[in-house]
Amino acid sequence: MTKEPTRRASGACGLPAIPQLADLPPGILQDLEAACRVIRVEAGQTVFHAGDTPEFVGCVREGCLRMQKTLADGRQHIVGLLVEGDMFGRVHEAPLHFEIEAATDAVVCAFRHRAFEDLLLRSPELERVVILNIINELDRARDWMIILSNQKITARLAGFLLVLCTRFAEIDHVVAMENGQIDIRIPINRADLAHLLGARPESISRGFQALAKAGRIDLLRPNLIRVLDFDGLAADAGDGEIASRVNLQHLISHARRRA
Amino acid sequence: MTKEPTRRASGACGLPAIPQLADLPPGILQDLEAACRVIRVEAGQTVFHAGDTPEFVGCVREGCLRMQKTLADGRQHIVGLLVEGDMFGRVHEAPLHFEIEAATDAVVCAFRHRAFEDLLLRSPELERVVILNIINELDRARDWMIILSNQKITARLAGFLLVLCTRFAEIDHVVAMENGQIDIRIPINRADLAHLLGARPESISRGFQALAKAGRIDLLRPNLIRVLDFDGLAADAGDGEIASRVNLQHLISHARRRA
DNA sequence: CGGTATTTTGAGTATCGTCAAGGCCAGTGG
DNA sequence: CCACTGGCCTTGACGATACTCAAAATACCG
Repeated sequence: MTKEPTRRASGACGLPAIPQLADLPPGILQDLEAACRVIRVEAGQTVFHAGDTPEFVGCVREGCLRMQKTLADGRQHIVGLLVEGDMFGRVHEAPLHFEIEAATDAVVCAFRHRAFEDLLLRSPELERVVILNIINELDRARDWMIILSNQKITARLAGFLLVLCTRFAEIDHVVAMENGQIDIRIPINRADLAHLLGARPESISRGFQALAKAGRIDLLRPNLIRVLDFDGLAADAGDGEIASRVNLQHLISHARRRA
Repeated sequence: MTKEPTRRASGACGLPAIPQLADLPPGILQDLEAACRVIRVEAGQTVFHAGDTPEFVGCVREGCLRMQKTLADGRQHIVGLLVEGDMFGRVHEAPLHFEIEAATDAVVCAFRHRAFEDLLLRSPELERVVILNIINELDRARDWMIILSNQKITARLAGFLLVLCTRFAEIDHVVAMENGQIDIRIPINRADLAHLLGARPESISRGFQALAKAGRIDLLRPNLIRVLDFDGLAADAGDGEIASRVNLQHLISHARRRA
């Protein structure tokens, strides 16, 4: 069920590099690192099955995981993406409602459930991080709902791109800066994107073409998109809030630092 | 911004009747009741505006509130419903991302933010209740996502009805038993339902008619629906999990107790 | 360079949104 | 008690949009 983990020296897991965890007390961070196993998963591998009670708490270090639900008729729906810094594996013992699969090759920090719970009891700071993580996911889920409520594919795509910019701006290799333009590397393929946005791959493709024809984006490659008209994209998405949450300057500074 | 509250004797707020809170230590419960104001809101009234940092933590006692987002073009999307026992008003100080409005006449328990935070620090049990509430909401948001991902209106409606049965089974006047049949009283009107399911009221109406013609349901009144074919409804919804989560026996026992 | 998977395009059909009109119900006032 | 009014729900006709199926083009990988 779970990929046989590739163990490494715990010192190598680099937890302090994760922004959310950086501010924890040194002692707690040390114990966290001690309880951490590094697991490498290949794209397509399942980390947790639906209905499992996960035997560890995970924290994504690299790559992208998808939370998905397999319907009775075999179709799959993605309910969220997990990227660097996101935690998963129900902290408060309960069976998972979704599978967790690697969307790309990924590196995950795994904390044994028991050890993590102990740490949680000892550190209100860690507990706070966990709660903020859950609240964060709740907000994201609601963002997806708003996006999904949009009937036009182009609007959903525009919303998706904006969310990528806001949520994933700080994640390497997702948003980059090129000649003063913003490039987005979409971390999942068309089929997954279709599942995420409640559409078919063909419609996704047509939606991208429509956005390109409208001058909003430039399709450099299927998974590499250059944003030409940010405001236009925000207008297409229809939602003022998501758009306003995109701090363009902030975005650019991040991208530039990386360039 | 916030409705002028109707104050009552704190002893009348009846918090112990809320299942989630019933197991709290008596002392905490007492302090909670002491910090509680009872607020009555009429259908359509706004409890919190988007962007507000709510000045109290709320707990629904009666009725139904909707969490909604108003888009740039004036359209509204509902991202969730709050019913008896649900808590709202961000506990961890942060501006709200959506408005909270009364969908029906409602009664809300309001706890001053400061007092609630103090209690939270004193009672890990209360904190646990709050966390479980958030996790619960996350699950619900994901359920909505799955439902919204469905392209056919009838499927979304079927999913909605099933969620109503699972999530709201214990809420008075939502699910009832009549002559061995299950009746669902939909707590919101067509327009709100349309906003919730990402459709137009006309499409909702047509969807209900289609379900009725297929023999799944009987439309007793616009907001009162008799379920004739539970399994068929589950098949329409397309999602195995939501369907399986409906424990029909459990549902019936609840309904019968009330009858 | 070839083979495979992914993505894109095209044509036809089903579904939903839009606009407009009609029906139902409740509350109001004669 | 009944007619009237307003809000909500439903129905109908038409246009827009996305889905289905099939095929071609492109990207990816060895």
